[in-house]
Amino acid sequence: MKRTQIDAAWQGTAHCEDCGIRDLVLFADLTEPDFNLIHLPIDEIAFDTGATIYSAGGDGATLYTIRSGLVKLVQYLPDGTQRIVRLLKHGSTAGLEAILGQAYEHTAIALQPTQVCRIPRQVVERLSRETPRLHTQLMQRWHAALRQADDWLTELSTGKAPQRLARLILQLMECDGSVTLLSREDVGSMLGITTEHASRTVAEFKRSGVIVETGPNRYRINVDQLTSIAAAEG
Amino acid sequence: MKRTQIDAAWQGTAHCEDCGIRDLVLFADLTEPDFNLIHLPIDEIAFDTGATIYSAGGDGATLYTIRSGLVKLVQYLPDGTQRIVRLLKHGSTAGLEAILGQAYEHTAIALQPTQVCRIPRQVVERLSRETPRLHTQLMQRWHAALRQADDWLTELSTGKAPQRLARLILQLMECDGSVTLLSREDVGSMLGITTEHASRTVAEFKRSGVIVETGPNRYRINVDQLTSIAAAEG
DNA sequence: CGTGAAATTGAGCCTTGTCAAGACGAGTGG
DNA sequence: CCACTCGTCTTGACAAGGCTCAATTTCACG
Repeated sequence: MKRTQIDAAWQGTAHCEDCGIRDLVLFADLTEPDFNLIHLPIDEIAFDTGATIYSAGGDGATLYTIRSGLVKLVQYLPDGTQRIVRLLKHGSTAGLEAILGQAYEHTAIALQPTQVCRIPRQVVERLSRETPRLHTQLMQRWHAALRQADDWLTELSTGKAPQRLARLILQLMECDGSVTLLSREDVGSMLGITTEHASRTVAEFKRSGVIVETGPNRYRINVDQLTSIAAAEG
Repeated sequence: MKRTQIDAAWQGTAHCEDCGIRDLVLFADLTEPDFNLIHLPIDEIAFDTGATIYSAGGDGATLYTIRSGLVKLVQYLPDGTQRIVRLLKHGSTAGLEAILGQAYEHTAIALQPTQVCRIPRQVVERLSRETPRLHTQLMQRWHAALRQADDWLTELSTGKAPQRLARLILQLMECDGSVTLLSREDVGSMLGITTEHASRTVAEFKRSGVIVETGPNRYRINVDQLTSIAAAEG
């Protein structure tokens, strides 16, 4: 409830040919002439933590490439309960359903300061019509999303709370063996448990030394122990 | 454990132009000349209940269109527990990941006598290269799968067992207001609960008259009551 | 220093898992 | 035709896990 207005800022118009993370993104396979087909500006936008990138039900006019940061996709049930169905990291594409002219199915919210490229739907449509090089990338994006969805279900919604949490932490782990955990509420919403239970389970992990707090909501991980918790028993 | 060998039977080679459910399937938008690009046979195959259509890890040489019947996609965790991640009905496409040259990610098993068309990966690749009319359909297939995966998570893995079961029954409901339920084990594996608990919850529904048994594992549904259970309380 | 949101903790209750026993049904062999 | 067998479904009793509600604590921010 801070200044919820000034939470997104225009950063400039992208020059995709020179994109620093181009080999990661949707346009990875495009050749130089392909870029001439882009006739609408692709904007770079920065979002603060907590800012909404797009909302479920909003007409999908643009899709997004995450340049940096972390984004949650939230789905709401009729009764108001919410569930985080996916996390997007740098290189991921959000709002793919826009290409099909559909409304957004999720609400996308930044969990960290996040930079995105906003790609108008028409750009993708035109490229899709005129160059085959985008197809494979699009398929791979769909495939990656689907795979993540399936894994999310089997890994984070199956088994008891400690197992699920262990798997989540391993997923979030950075290469140096540490994590920045999310708010307890978000953790609960990912694992399908209550906020309180998420808090308790994290606390247990801390007490047993499986994770060690090194900063505000930041932990060093005991990978072996976590792996064995994730696998089966408590 | 009956004759597990003779559970699939070749039914003939399909003539897609004359397909009876063509407006439902992947090739819906193709025009007459497009069909000349199909240079490999598309076989029709029938599977008995319980037969495996393809297995996780198997190299994805073909994708499948479900013509009739019901198929479960099962995903296994390292520790052996399994989870049903999706159900496929007639018109659905299975094994889309084959187009990307990937191994199958799930095991597909027929839950009822099921007829499928087996489409060699090369056919889709060629059509995909030469006609744009397949693209939209492919996107829509990916999209439908992803949407189903997300809904599965929010509806069938969120809330208490009776809510989940109610939502499942409503999903399975046929137009005449009846359902053929699956084995208790499969129900449990879809809802993320044990077989016993699935059995108990179904039994409660029967006792309270929310569903009425009309045949072997077949029920007439009280839609209003089920809807209110699905929405919130018990 | 006060305020409010998030995190933690405790206690009791409800839900679900576990283990084990029995019931039912279909297929098999005598 | 009957007994036997095997798998699935059902049910019970108990234990464990997770939820609810409420009280505190912590911490960031004004």
